[in-house]
Amino acid sequence: MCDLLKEEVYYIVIMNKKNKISVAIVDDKKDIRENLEILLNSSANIDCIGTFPNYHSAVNNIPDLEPDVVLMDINMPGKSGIDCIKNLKPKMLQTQFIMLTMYDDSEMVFEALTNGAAGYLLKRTTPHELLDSIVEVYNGGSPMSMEIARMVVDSFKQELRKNKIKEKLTKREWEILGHLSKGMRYKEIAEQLYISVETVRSHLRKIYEKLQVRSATEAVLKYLQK
Amino acid sequence: MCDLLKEEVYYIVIMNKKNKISVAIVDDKKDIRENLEILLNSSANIDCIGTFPNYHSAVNNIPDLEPDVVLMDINMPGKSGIDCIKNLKPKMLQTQFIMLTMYDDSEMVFEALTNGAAGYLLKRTTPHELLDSIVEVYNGGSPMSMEIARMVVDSFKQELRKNKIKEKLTKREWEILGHLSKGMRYKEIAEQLYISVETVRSHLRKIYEKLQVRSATEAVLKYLQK
DNA sequence: TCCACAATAGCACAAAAGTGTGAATTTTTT
DNA sequence: AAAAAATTCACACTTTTGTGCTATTGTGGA
Repeated sequence: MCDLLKEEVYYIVIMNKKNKISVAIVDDKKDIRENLEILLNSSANIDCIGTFPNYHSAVNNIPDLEPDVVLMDINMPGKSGIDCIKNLKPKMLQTQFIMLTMYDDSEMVFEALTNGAAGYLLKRTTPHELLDSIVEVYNGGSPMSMEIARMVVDSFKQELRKNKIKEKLTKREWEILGHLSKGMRYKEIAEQLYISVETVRSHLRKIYEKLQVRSATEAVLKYLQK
Repeated sequence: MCDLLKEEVYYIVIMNKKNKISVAIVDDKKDIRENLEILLNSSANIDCIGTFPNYHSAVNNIPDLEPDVVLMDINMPGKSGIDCIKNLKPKMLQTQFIMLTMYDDSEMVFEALTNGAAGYLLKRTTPHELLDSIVEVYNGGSPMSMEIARMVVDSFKQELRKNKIKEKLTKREWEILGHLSKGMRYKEIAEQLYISVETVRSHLRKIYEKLQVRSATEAVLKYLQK
């Protein structure tokens, strides 16, 4: 028992030494790098272990550092932060990446997130929130600025809606909607599928009901996702 | 008469000396540069006057050489062939550029062509075709691999079609088609635009005629291109 | 000034689409 | 095997669309 306890205490001491979250910074602007470094090191449980101004220095050095977290600026001249994360994340699956950017450009956000970024903050984030976010991401969370979170949620809802439609419509209904979306008339669809126009109308009635629309045009628009 | 004849002969000799098509090569791979050079010089009417391995050597030297034709590899590390042509073409409007690439990436193709490339060949082009293409481009043609030509033609057709629609439809018609493409009914469009349903129908009639369609769905599909 | 054309609007008729109700048959799920 | 859902079809009725023809008014160019 005594030995066990001793060992446990020793272990905890080691952990405490290592317990600072090691962070690397990638940003092309010198003043931002320096300010971030000062900010991070001002925190008791965060250790900034390296700053890098561009793609090449980042991909060449960060893998060896094995930081817990990387703060990555998106908008860098030449190879962007997106390129960095594409290169780095596959090599360091244990490292969490937080993207920093001035703008909430949706394309960027999704590219970053699908390439393995865990967090996405706008640069107007307060220092305090940034430090919190680092801890959060280290603990498996996904810190995001409100605007970003909203975008992500919206797109998620959109995906859900799309899947729900697919889920709701039967194979045949989906097929008929597909033909309708090529500009075909009921009659033509009927001929194409070797069924009567009445049947097509039956299906369309159900489709409209499920999609909450009242015309072919509206249904087609929903089909072509929007 | 005798003098005139003499002069003419002399002139022709000069022209023959100059008549070889001068070609410069830009490619990062040494073996390709050398093979191309040998190929070009094996032709009686082509003279390879320089080869360059990268962006900097190309932009620094090619303008002074004033070649008739430049063979430009697209896929070079660092600054690409696209960057080269962006830099060079404005300085040498008389020089024709042929892009060489392994892949028929549509974005590349269009960027190259809009930046002044006259020809675009895939690297699987045979030596004979390549020599022909150099002569062709020198004579004002636009040699392209079949796949490339097809892409260009397709996108061209698409542009044409879209412009044609816009060209044909009046402002009001375009507006009404826009509303229709939101899934609105005639009645709703009429209310929205403070006109009678009959007027909307009048416009739609003309629109359908111009777009060669027979239903709202078809018109909307054309409006949403594709 | 005259003409072409855009924008407006109306009437009439036919075709197509949308809606309510019901039902037979097949397939899938439970 | 029973229940549920999907597929098929039908009839009736209303609304919306598609189309042909016509007409008035305003506007910009030949």
